[in-house]
Amino acid sequence: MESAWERDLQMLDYRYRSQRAPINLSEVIIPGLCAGCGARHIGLCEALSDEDLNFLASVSKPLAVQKGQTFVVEGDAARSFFNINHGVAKLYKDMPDGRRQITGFVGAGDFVGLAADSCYAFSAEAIQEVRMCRFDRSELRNVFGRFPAIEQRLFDFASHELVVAQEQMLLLGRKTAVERLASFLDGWHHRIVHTEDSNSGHGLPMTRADLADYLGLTIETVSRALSSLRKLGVISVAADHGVSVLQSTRLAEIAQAASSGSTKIQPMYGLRGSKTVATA
Amino acid sequence: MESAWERDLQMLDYRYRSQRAPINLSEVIIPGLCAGCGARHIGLCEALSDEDLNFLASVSKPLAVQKGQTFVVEGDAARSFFNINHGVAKLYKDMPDGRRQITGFVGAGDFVGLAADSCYAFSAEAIQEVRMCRFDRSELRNVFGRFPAIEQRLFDFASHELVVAQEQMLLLGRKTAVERLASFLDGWHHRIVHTEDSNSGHGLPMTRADLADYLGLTIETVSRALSSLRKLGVISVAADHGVSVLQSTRLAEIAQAASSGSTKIQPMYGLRGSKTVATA
DNA sequence: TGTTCGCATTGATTCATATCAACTTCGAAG
DNA sequence: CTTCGAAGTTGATATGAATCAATGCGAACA
Repeated sequence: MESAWERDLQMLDYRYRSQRAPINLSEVIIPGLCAGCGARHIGLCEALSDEDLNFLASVSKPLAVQKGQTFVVEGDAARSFFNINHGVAKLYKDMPDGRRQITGFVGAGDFVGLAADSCYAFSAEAIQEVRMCRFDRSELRNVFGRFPAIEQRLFDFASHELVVAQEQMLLLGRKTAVERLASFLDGWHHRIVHTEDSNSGHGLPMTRADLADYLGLTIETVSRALSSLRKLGVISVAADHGVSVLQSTRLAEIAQAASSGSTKIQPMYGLRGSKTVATA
Repeated sequence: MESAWERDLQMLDYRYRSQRAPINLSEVIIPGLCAGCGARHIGLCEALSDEDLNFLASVSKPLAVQKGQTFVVEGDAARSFFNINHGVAKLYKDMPDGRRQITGFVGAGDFVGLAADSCYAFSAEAIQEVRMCRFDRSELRNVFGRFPAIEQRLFDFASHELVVAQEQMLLLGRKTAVERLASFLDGWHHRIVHTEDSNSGHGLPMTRADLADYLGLTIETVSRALSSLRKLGVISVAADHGVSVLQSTRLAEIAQAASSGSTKIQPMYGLRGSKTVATA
């Protein structure tokens, strides 16, 4: 399924050698690459015709990074956008003393690079092998002018990113450890179901440390929260630490702190914050 | 300075009466309103010529809401965008049990309504009298096609919103109470200095409860953090609870947990999270 | 001019999560 | 097969911030 991408890379290599000229691999233009791309029918590219895609491919360059490799560094000049085709990466911010906050995980179909003024406001590291298309920021204005569909798509994506970001602020500012984990698992479950074939027992690609840095917790608390949800029968944790959702509805209820009658696991302690009286 | 806006409102009223027809005030088109707008040279409108502004005004409607009034409700169909001309509003999300997270404060020049898919992902309430221009979401596509400058402006604004959102995630997930407050005061100080004349001792428009809901704390902790910063000599708190920044550099250092030699107030306890080793 | 009430501050105590520590599992290297 | 280290789980203890509680203060108002 994704071997098409690899074939194209090999084709690139072939072109490079056959031309016998000092061409930078990353500078080679590859019309037609999109046709076999695994992300052809998701994300940004879904909105485009084959014809438009050819143009888009002409201003983008393929890029592959290995697991553990950092491909965006916070503070660097923001020259590129990235459109992920395969694999998962984490976006994060570090403090001088080592504290880290992961602001999101991105996968196939996701667009990376919006959160930047002149410099990137985040770093990005692959947690699996990641393949993507890189665009030049300066080129994007031209693309917008030529293809309103792309512009609209990107605008909608940015809007959705803001929705997700606000949801995460609520999580980090007001939810308990178990609620945070339930929220993440609920969201990831949906993402997986919508993206891949919904086979059960998908192992999470990120470590407990990544989860902790994403949820504003420690690895120990993440582990304990997983145990709590397991003991409630909402999830199961495999021997290889993979997580399966057993009761997705219950999981969502815990995530939203929405009690549904019988077994409520509402915070048995008082509410935090300014004790705003619920209107609903 | 802003009386021009009020004059225009009165003019509106005059037109309404003089026409003696059942015209909905909010539906009246007001060409030329922008000329005297206090936000003419900031935010979205800064990028436009007077001519373009006239067109923009023709597809927008003025709107004023009183302090305490909610003008966007989370979950409602997202039909409008708002461009704030005057006053401050808070954007927030509530949980069923009353917990609240304020995701941002918006003021003159800010654009409201990006964080929405088909429905608003947040609620908005004025914490001062707020005056703004309302745009129809459906109209905006037309505006984009006609004025690329607006489109670019809005795209940049969305990008910046994402930068701010990620910064807030770091704050909520990893910073201590004092660091959170210092971060907020540092940011607000800059915003005020850049927006209005930088007179000292500006009272914050939001209550301690708002601050708590913004910083993921309780009002008591906010109050204690303010006292801590006051005792350090970094800020002063007036009798009317207004806050003045005395040492902006020091404030920024505390906000970023960047120790600058002598007096460090680093967390005397160990670091939280996954103990990622600092690379810098 | 006293009452009330919203807002803020400060102290005492509790609690959810961090920290410290012990142990298990598993895969890679030797 | 043994060693080693990365990743994860679980228990005991510490602590930053939440909760509970008391007080102060200024504005609205009778």
